[in-house]
Amino acid sequence: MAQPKFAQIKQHIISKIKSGEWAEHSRVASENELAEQFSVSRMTARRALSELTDAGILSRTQGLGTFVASFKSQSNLLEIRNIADEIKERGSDHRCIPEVLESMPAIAPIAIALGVEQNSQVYRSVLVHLENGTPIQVEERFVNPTFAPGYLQQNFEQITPHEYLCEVAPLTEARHTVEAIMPSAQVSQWLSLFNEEPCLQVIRRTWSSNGVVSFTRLISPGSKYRLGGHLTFKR
Amino acid sequence: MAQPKFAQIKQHIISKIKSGEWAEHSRVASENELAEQFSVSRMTARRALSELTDAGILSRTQGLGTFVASFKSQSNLLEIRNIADEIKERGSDHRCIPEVLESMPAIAPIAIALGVEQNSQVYRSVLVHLENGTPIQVEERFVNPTFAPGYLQQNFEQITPHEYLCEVAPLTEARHTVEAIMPSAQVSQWLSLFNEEPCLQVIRRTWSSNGVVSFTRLISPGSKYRLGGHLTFKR
DNA sequence: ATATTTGTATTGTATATACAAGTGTTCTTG
DNA sequence: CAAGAACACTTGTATATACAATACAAATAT
Repeated sequence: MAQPKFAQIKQHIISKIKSGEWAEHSRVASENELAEQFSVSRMTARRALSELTDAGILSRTQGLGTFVASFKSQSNLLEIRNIADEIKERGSDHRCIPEVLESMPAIAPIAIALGVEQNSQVYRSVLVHLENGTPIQVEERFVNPTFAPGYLQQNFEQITPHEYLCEVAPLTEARHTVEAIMPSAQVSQWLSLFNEEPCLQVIRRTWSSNGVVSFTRLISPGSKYRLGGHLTFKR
Repeated sequence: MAQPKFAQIKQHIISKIKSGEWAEHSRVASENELAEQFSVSRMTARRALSELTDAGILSRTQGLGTFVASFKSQSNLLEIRNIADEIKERGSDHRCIPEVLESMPAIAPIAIALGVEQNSQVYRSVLVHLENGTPIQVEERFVNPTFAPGYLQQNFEQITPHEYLCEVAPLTEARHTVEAIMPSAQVSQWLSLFNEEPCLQVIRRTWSSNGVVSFTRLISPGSKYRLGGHLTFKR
């Protein structure tokens, strides 16, 4: 069997939807009907329908039937990737310069974000990521020392902070925010920006089961970096 | 039965992982072991494992076993939402002002993005979205007339362009790019920005089965809009 | 010693069956 | 006529079973 039966049925349904033959909200054959059409058991037909439902392509209601889900409900997702992976995948050279590695008292917004007491000591690291020698991202990270007491002793040219934290504290959740900002003079200098230029700022908070592990700002110049699209063709 | 058996098993596994008891890449009980532990059939235990695998929490290899997936592989996804929905969900008032609604010849980059001949006629709309009277997003959209010949006759104070296009052409795919830019003078005016301010620009291309339906630029000021985070507490 | 075979544990696919539970229609009854 | 009961059809949960396919280790043959 080249393809398993349930996969063939999935393909069949997807092609009907993509071709526009089955419109949004239109009824899809029931499990029993599909089973008969394809000469399979109900459980096999059911598997095809269930997996497409999990994928958000179909929508089912007990007692009513199965329907083509509305395209609107399919959320538009954007993947936030690791800059090092992204650079390597492009076949470019990735390097990383640690600029700051220190312990400092947490000022109010940092303390709130990390869930620690104000002015308690937290770790701070600033790394600059280079693609073929050009600075492309500043990574400023504040770390809760409770979860990663050995943070300051790491060599971040060898292991990325994110990898280290994953090893030390089992991460359970991450939240992201994306915004457009003008970089501070210090950040401009790290990014070697001579003219004022808008930057994309990604803020990430990572959680372990007991609280916030780290709070990170990723800042990239708008002219050299964008999220989501792989800017393959340069102008 | 309060919760179905397969869901209870899923819960059990998730709690073990979240608590850190089961580390990354560590082995999870096999289907048969789980079946015995919970006094269920192998198929029920299997369902729990399969669904967690689909969700990216576990990873399975035939012949080898089931393992806790690495947190790293869990991609960080950001949802790009509809501005109108977002505003309404915040309990604010949403209004929309159509600024431009015209047919125009496609200049090179637009023609390429839409997959039409250069200088052929395409439709263009510019809408300004307001939250409680404050401009918060400019939506500039270029539409392939082949898929939506009646586009210019719509009243976009009643129906959003996206909703209309979904009705007219069955959308099958959408791709997004996010970047930071400085707005043009015209955009600044539409957004009522008096000072130069960086903006978040989302570029979206939507596809039907036969080609690109529309090409959209969503521009929002960095001070009033961010992606992903619900900025609940204002300063 | 090295290759081959065999065996075992595991996940993957597929079927037949049973009953529960939700939805809507039709029939019955007051 | 209207309320309720019965029914048909749907998806949801659960089980028992069979065999295929893969990975790895151990036994065996060369």
